[in-house]
Amino acid sequence: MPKNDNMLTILWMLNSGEKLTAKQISEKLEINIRTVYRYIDALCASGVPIISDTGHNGGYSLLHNFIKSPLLFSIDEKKTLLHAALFAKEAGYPLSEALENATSKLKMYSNQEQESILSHHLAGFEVINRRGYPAVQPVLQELEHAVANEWSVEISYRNSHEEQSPNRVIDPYGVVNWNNKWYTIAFCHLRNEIRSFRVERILNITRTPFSFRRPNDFSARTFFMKNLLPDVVGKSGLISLIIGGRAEALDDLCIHWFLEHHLQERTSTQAIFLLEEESLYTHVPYIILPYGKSIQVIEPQNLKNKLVAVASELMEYYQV
Amino acid sequence: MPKNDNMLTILWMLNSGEKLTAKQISEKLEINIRTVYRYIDALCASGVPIISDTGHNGGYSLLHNFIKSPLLFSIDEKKTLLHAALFAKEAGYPLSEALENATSKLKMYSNQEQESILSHHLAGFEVINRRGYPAVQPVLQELEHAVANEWSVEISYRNSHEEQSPNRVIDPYGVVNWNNKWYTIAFCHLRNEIRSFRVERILNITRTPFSFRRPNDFSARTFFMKNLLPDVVGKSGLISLIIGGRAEALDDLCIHWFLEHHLQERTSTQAIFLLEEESLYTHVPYIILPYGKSIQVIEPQNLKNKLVAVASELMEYYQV
DNA sequence: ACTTCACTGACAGCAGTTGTCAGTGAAGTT
DNA sequence: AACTTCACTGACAACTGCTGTCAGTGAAGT
Repeated sequence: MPKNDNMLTILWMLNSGEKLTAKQISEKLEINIRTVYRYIDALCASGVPIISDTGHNGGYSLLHNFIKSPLLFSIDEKKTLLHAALFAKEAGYPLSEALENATSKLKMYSNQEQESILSHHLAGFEVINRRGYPAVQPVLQELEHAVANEWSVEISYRNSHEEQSPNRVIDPYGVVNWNNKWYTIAFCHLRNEIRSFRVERILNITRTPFSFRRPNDFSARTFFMKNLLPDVVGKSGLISLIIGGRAEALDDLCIHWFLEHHLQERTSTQAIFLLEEESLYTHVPYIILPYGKSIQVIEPQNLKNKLVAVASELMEYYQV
Repeated sequence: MPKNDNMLTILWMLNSGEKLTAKQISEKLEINIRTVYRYIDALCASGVPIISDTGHNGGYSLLHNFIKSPLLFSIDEKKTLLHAALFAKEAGYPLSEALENATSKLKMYSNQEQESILSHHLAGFEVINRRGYPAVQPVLQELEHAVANEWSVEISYRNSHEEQSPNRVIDPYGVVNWNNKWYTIAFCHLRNEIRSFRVERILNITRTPFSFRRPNDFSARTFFMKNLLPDVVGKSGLISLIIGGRAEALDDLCIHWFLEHHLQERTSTQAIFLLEEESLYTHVPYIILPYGKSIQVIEPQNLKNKLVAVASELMEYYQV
């Protein structure tokens, strides 16, 4: 059935309104161009009004672009969508109601057999996350709306210094779920720059009558990641950190959100990272401490010294 | 394409609402009855809800709702499904191909206007997780299959003691994604008990010709959670742990997967947990250490002593 | 004159489809 | 309890139709 699938795909591609050459199609579907011609022929033969233009700027296009045929999902596709819904639900996805509606529709349109297969596949599949902050949902909903409709909102934000800062108007460019925590990336009219806000620290949110335009090329993901983990490639003065220890402890260390990004090499007994000096001596000690004696720092000596200092400070701190 | 034509004809015939036997169809289309069964199968596989009844007055018919109204999603429902797919994708969901197909179908079935609304809603929504173990995907796929079809599989598992233990046959009861890590819950024929396995430690997996029956009332989620966080409610001898400190540090502490489960009370300056003595003195110190001086232990004194001991040990450990 | 692009025919090799046969199991009927 | 009807499965040989390759035509624009 690759044939049928591909023919349908061509239909969809054309249905989007784009004009496509046979070559483009053949490359996208990884089939011979000859085969594309054959498919197009077959589609025409079954009544699809495909227009073909030869010469420069030629290609195929559809006469009137909607094809109405019922939306059909194969069992596998249904299964994956239902599984995906579990992930969203566990992550505290704010629009749980609409999601619930969608999934129940998906489940309805099946016969007994498909249903039993589905339930089999669903029964053994679980997603479990920590509960997180339940109060966050209404704020997230509001934010999601604001992002999609480009409405500015006014929020009161509890920032790190504990002082309740004044209300601020922000233009939310995006909502990000990072490591199971919710953030919003927004242009802040108080500070006049793009910043990221932790959603659970938003104490209050209200719509404003103002709207904004998000820059077309803005990507919340890119901004967030750049902010979190500035690119280190090509930087000089990087120090290599070598950690030894039990394989499982190293495994765990290597998927730490921060260290993972700096991993250079991994053998069964060692992990080598490349880090900037500053973060190496400020953040890393606190990442390493909880692993106790299941890992050891092999290099650099300075980090060992720093660890001794940190441990000794903590000892004092709790001695009182 | 007699095949496609004939399949469509069957759809048409059924869509009239009539009930038809395979024999009737085969005679009308002048094809072998075996081929009819194959076509029906193919239609089911691509999501058409065909109902089949055996015995007298049996035959094929279409799910009633299906004829009346095809599967239609509101724009919100589409949006949530697409958002959900992002979560799955970022979590390293193994059946990414089928998911991709499903989401592209969802995107296709909208007109220009809906499409632009959708793309707006999608542009500002991002899910970002750590990358995790890329090698895990084929194993997960195999496991998911085995779970759904109740096939026993043989695995080689690298367990904590580093020794490569002998291959074992397991009956996978479920696949669990916990805190962005993949586990499988399975009956282990080597140890004769239900256990959980970390998927990235499965070095090799092969199907066996054996199958099993999962107990009907078994829930992978329940087993996993019981295993991870035994119920403490009603237990005696619990000790209360009181932590003070900066609100944001406390927030973070309160969503730690282990402590979250034992949280009793939270004020803006304190968090109170109720814990068993053992875990309080073994696990908790290592959870608290990385917070450094941003939090402090208010009670019990014994934990402070333990922290001093742990810190001093680590100091020594890194002094060499 | 040149490039781009749709389109055709022929053909060998191959993949998918078909019919045939033999048999299982479920739901009614006699 | 035997019988009928009907869906459904697996295996297999024969065969159909599909695919990629090559070589070449014609139309439209630069």
